Amino acid sequence: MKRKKTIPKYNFKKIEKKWQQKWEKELIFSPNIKKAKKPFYNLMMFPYPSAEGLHIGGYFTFTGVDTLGRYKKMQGYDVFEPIGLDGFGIHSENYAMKIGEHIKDVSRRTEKNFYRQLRLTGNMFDWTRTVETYKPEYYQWTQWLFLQMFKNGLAYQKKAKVNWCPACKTVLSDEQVIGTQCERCEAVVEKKSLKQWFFKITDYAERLNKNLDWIDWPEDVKLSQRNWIGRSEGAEIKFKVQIEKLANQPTGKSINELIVFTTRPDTLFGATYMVIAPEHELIKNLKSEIKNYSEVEKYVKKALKKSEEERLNEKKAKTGVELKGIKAINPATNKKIPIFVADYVLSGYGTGAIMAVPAHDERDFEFAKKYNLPIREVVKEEASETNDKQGQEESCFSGEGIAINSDFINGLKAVEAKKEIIKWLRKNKIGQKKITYKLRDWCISRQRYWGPPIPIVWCKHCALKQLKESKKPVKVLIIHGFEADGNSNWFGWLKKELEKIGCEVYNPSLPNTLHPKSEEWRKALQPYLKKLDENSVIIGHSLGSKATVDLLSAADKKIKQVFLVASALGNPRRDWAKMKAEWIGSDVDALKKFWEKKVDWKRVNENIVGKTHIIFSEDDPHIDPEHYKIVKLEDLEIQRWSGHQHFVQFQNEKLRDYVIARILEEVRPLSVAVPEKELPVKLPPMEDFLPEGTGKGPLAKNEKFVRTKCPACGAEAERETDVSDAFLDSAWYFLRYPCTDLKSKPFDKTRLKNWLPVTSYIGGKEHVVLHLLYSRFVNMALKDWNFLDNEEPYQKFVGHGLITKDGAKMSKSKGNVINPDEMVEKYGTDTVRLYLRFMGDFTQGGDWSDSGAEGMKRFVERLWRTFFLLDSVSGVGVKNLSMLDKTIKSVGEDIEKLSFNTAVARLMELINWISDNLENFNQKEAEKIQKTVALVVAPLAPHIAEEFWLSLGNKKSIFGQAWPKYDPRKIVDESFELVIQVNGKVRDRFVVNKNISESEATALALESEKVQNHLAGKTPKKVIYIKGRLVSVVI
RNA sequence: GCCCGGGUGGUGAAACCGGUAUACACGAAGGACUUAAAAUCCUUUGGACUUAUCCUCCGUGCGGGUUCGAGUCCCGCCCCGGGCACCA
Repeated sequence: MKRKKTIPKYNFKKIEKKWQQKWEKELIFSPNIKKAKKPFYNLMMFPYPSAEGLHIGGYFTFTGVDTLGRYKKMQGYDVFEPIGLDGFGIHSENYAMKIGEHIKDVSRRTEKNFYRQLRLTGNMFDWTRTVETYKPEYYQWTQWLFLQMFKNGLAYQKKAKVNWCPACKTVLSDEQVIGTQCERCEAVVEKKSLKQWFFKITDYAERLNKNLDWIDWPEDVKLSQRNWIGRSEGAEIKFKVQIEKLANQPTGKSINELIVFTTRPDTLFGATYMVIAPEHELIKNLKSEIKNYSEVEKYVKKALKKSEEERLNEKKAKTGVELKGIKAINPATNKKIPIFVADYVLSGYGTGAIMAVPAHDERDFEFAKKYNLPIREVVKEEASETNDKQGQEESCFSGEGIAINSDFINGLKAVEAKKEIIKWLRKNKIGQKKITYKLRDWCISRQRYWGPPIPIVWCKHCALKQLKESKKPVKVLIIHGFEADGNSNWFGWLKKELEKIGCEVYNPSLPNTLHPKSEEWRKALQPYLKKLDENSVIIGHSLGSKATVDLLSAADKKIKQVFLVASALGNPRRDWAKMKAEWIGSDVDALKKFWEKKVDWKRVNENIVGKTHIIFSEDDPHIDPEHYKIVKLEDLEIQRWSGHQHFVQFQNEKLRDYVIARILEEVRPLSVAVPEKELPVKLPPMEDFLPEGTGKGPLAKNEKFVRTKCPACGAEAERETDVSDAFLDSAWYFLRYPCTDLKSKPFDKTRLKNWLPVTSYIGGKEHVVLHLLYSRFVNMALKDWNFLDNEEPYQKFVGHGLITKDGAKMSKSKGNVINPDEMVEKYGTDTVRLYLRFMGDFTQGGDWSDSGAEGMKRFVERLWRTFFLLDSVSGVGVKNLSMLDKTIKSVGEDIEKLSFNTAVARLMELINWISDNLENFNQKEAEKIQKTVALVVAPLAPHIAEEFWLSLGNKKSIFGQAWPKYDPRKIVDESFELVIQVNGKVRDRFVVNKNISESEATALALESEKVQNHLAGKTPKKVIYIKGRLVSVVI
């Protein structure tokens, strides 16, 4: 083999491009997913494409992860290092809004740019398996995941308060709220109550918490998760609530009860008052018993209106109002204690009510001081605690101690006291042990455009049917008029039509329809009225409409809607004499009496919950078009039609459609899952994707999208217009990477068995709580449904640090952004990689310094030069090459620990050693050194390593090579420096053989002139010998 | 307020289980090469005392303690970064 004598130029642009293309073309880093024998899933959190493209911080992380991956590859693992883009979501959408472009165009451009930049890292990404969350091929499975949640009862809708930015007119996620302000426009964020989709992550709180005991994650990460889940053990205790005057009597009857949660049941005897949250239902339930209700109501309203900002500012200044007229009974002391409403108690935690123990809780103490409430001490501080009684006036003891003034638990330590109290609570059926969590359900709704549409269709027909099946159908009572019966006109026909959509219809024939009497009809209608409920409908025709009003005028029953068709409600302009002459044989007198009967409109209004519809035809010969004006109904809709005369046809489609439409309007539609095979529900292209601030997402504006057929019944229905949270996209992407080739399912259980849990997961600490928790939850749920085998998704997690510039976070406005493109252009990716590795601890991050990068550039050039200088050595040989063994060992171990900075330092030491000894190496040694250098450099500077490897005459990639072995015997030097200490201070050193015995070492120490000087003739008290290190002489 | 991290030369940082504090760099100073500059190479580089590279003393945020010996362990503080924030 010929060796070049001249040193080639280090042309990083050429070299890096060459190898990057080769790796990708030859699929060197695309492992065989199905057959991998030693899988190593080397995952990094995928980036969400943002404004300026890939950030140097992303570069730092990705290349760090890659260094580990390449090392593992050389150790013989089938390393899978995938990459993708998390480009769906508010973050990306906001950026598009900011620059005034369509998100679709921005995404297309960003994708191209990001992948270009990611290629520049030179990482061993598997480019055959990329994932983009905004592509239908991906998000159809995100929707699939939603459907699984839905099917299993873990997805539900409820009204919830969300962050609302009044300036941007949009819902914000918690992360977009900085303190109390909008991340983008800095307006103060409000709370708005909207219907939202949730995932019941709280069902998994216990397991999510418990598994933290065994998963291999850094303790601080686990701690953050534990804090977020916020498990507390305690007890639930029932307090009776009584009317005050009765409370004085021992037999006071309880009118209600108040359940509290406490972590300190042992302080029950010290509970001297109670506090409930402003939202607590007790306030409304006992409205009539609370004497100062208006004052209470005023406080509650004010508290609920308070913005976050106000609450934060007022945090320490506690306010509240006593609920006068009612008292609670402390079950332990049997004493009556006052109940307060105060906003320092949160409705969302525990039961929204507390027993206040002012003697042993700071907050209760402060409140009690302010409102002069009794403070009863029930815990004795133990002797070890500070006995400083001085501070008693200012604060309280909230630690655990020994129970006092507490009857049967006196003298017990807190742990025991708790147990005893809980036993007692159980025995008396007034309480039990209880565990609560701070964790709330996961709100996955976003009223925005750029996300996967939630695959739900809202169907009212299905809702009606469901009501029928659940024996709660919408009931319709049809009341006919004068000289008719239950089946005349359109009554019988409409009955059947309404039954088709699931209503239960009654069309009774009333007595004496030729001589109608209101009392008689009322009586006949009573049994039907009894069947009706708050969702029911009454349709009255002609005199039947008067009968309807008449019936409700005397009833004590609430119904939903009333339709008065060709309504005969009493018309002062009616010419009865003329009618009597024309209607020979009819009892017009009876009709008149009924017609003109007085109505208690107030009562009728109370009984109709929803709307009243008056429908008449302008050409009706019997009904004056102005007749409705005498009606005093509050929620009235007038339908003035024509061509129907007195509505006596056998069929009337217009009437039917009107009635059905109005019945459906009042029905809460049923959420129907889109069938899996109909996925994806594609996000429709929309020119205007901006949020409007109506509380509904932009998709609601798209009628074509909204209007659809119900997948269950085929009827007209509407699509859900919320899209899902970006956290959902990223909660499962690691399952997709190994399965991107699968078209018919999101992932394959057998295949994933080999790859899960993810071997190494590295990402930002800012995602330590939410993203990791959500993906753990999703993984756990999928395991429960037998889609996966493993319960926890990430075997190992490491959070990386951030890169700053001059100590500050990089931002465009500060003008301190380091652009990776520029750096790569200037130095080449190998140099940038090495510098980023060297600048500091991977988990801590570091501060970018230009001179540091310059220094690394010099090292890389020295490395290059030194390597090729080895081509032409002619020394006699140095014999001892143990430096190679040491470097192999420490570089390998350091990379394994992600301690990259020291790995680079070891590399530098190796190069220093080589140049120091360059004259002395013989050719054989030089070859061995070159080979080792190429191999140990490979994970850190892969392109240079390939080039080295090639120059040594190898045809194949260096990443098919094994990490070199070292000889453990050579790690320890033949000799070492023995340190001699006197009283712990270093006084002398000797280079000695590694096998020196204790007595030899001790003797050497005592003979030392310097030791002798310090001894000054005295005999040492003691001599300590630490093998391989030192001798310490104690005087 | 509470809970985590972290404070080591002029700078980025090393330091295994309590055992030589400052590895490896950056910067700086001096020197070699050069007409000159860049690049490269060599030397020095925690502080004080000192003719001295010897010796001695001081030195890992501050104050104590344990130990033959403490950056490392314990107690009490200060500062910086991050998270949570009335969670009963």
